[in-house]
Amino acid sequence: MIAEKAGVNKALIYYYFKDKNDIVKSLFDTAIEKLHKRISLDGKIGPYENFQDKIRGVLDFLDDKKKILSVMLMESLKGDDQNNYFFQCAESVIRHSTNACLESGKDNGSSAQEMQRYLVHEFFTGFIPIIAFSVFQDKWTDYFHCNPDQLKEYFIDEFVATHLAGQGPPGANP
Amino acid sequence: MIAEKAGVNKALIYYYFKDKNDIVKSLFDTAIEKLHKRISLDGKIGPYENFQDKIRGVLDFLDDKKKILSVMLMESLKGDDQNNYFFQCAESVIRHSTNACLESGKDNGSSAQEMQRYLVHEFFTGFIPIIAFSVFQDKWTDYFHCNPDQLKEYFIDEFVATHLAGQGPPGANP
Amino acid sequence: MIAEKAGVNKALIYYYFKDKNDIVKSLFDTAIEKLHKRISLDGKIGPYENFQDKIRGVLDFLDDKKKILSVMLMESLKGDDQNNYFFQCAESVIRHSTNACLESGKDNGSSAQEMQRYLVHEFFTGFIPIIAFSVFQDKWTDYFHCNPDQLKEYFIDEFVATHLAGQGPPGANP
Amino acid sequence: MIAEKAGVNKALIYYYFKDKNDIVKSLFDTAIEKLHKRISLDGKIGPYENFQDKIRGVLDFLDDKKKILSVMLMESLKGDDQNNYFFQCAESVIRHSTNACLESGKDNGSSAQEMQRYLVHEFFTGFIPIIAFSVFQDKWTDYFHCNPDQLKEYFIDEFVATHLAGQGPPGANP
DNA sequence: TATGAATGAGTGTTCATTCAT
DNA sequence: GATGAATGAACACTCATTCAT
Repeated sequence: MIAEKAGVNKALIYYYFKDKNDIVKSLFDTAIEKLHKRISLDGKIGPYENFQDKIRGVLDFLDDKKKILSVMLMESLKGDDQNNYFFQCAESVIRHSTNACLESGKDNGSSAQEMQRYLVHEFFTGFIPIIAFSVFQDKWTDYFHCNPDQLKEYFIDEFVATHLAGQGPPGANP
Repeated sequence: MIAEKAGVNKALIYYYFKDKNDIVKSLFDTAIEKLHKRISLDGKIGPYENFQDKIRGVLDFLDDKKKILSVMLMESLKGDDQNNYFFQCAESVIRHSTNACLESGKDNGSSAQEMQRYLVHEFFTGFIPIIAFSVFQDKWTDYFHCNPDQLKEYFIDEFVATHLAGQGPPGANP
Repeated sequence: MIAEKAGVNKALIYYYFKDKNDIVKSLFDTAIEKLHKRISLDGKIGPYENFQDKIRGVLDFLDDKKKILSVMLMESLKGDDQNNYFFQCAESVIRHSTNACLESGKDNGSSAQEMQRYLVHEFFTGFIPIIAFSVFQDKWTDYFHCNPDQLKEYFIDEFVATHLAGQGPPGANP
Repeated sequence: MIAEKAGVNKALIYYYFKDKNDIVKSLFDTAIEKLHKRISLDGKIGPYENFQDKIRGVLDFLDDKKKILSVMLMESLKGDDQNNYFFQCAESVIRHSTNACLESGKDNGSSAQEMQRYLVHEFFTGFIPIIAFSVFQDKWTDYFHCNPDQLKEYFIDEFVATHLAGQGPPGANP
């Protein structure tokens, strides 16, 4: 498909990429890079009036990335790969958005333990639900025959209500 | 692979199953059935001292189901299937555990809208994080080189703190 | 299919028949036997008012045998079998109908050459067109979108006009 | 088998052909194309001294096509196909040879009914016996232990005697 | 006789990759 | 850089047959 879309011979792909995995990796790299750009930009344009609007923005941004996110998720679930791009992505997004949020890259005295707990919080109750919504929203409206816009509003409400109830970044607010 | 592991001829598989899809379906059915049994049992032995213990129990129960859950998740992500087993599973688990929780199957006067909102809540901030933890815990400890037991405690803390902050089942609280 | 229709286990078939070929053979034998019965009967009830009616009768008789005739034809075309049932069938039908026609089984002084020539005539301009009509009539009406009854009349006309123009049985008419 | 005979990898076949059906189609197309070329050529070199010689020529030409003709016949007998190549072949051969025979492609005022009757005649008492002879001659000499050349002469005699006795092309004879 | 379970040997097809030029 | 041709290894599945009881 890639060769066809690029209008070149299939064999030529092996001139630029080592193998299929290498293509996927490069796709992932591009996607992660875009996320980073968006996050640093996010730090500059914020603070948002409210958290709802911020999440809405993130969701809109992710909407045309849901395909590659699905693939990333599946690749990481297969588990036969050494370099877990999904985790790499999650980690860098969490660290970047935290920094952007705290507006400082400097060490803020948090312990490794606090950091771990924070990562667990952000990954399982923040990153994962957001990604899940992105990749599942279409299937959800199909399965439950419901309105996409209302689904999004419900999700944002519930996400904000739950996620913000958890702990903030280490060393942020006393 | 299945035939090989079972030490039988490949063709024998087609004596017991119609086709590949039939195998997958039967695997899913078995898994879902186990979940249901566990949930009804859960209703009987409850109420727990605290929610933490309940989640710990669920996590332990899911631990040897993580493989099939991964497959279910991936199949649903591929999206070329008509019958989304992952959603079926999620829906039935949520409905069953809600009934078990409310200790009544009778109509409690909740509107379809309230139910949708509740489903969204339970799916994206309850079911999804739990499943994600089950299928990702090993990869997490590998990736972040951390202690599995501590990871589980962190997760349970954060899960309870966030998930319970959201809305309860429709018609539950007066 | 046979086992299913007979309401027995597939393996039981191998108790009564050596192999698949043996089943087919027995099917052929039954079909050929039916043809013979019909031919001797034919000898008794004839002579027909005209040849047209006789052919019409043969065609009607063959109509529910077209499936097995197709199979016989195909088996003989495959050619990897030693005992060509299609030829056996053709030969016995031709010899029987000749005898029935001449009303005698006795040697009528015809040479082997005359017999060969007669067999060639009967097979290629008699037996083959008749069989071809039986197995192809449905496909023909499908393909040319024409009326089955008219097709049959056209065929009978043309068959009689051509076939009877050829030579008769050896030693029949001087 | 094809890959093996060609001394190449099985997968290579799928580089040149879409699927199994595509292979068969291309085989049929090639055969039909050859028939057409031969027919138009036939129109140019005729008229023959006598019809016997013409049939002899056709039979010689078909001799190395008997394998593909068998397959075409069998495929059409199986009947699970939508595009009946055997009928397509027969129709185009009959129409072409009729045109070549009449030396004009122009409308000669024949009705659809006359055409149908002519097609029936040509197919069942012309095309079919000729094809049958091609595909069965070897099996016949095997079965009846007779001389191939004499068989051919017998067939030609009987074919000409019978087939020409039927009706000519519509609009041919005034 | 009769059956459930099992099997070897295919068939048609795809996939990721490589080779020779 | 770029291509057409080629390949090994698998996959999903069927078929005719056999085994053990």
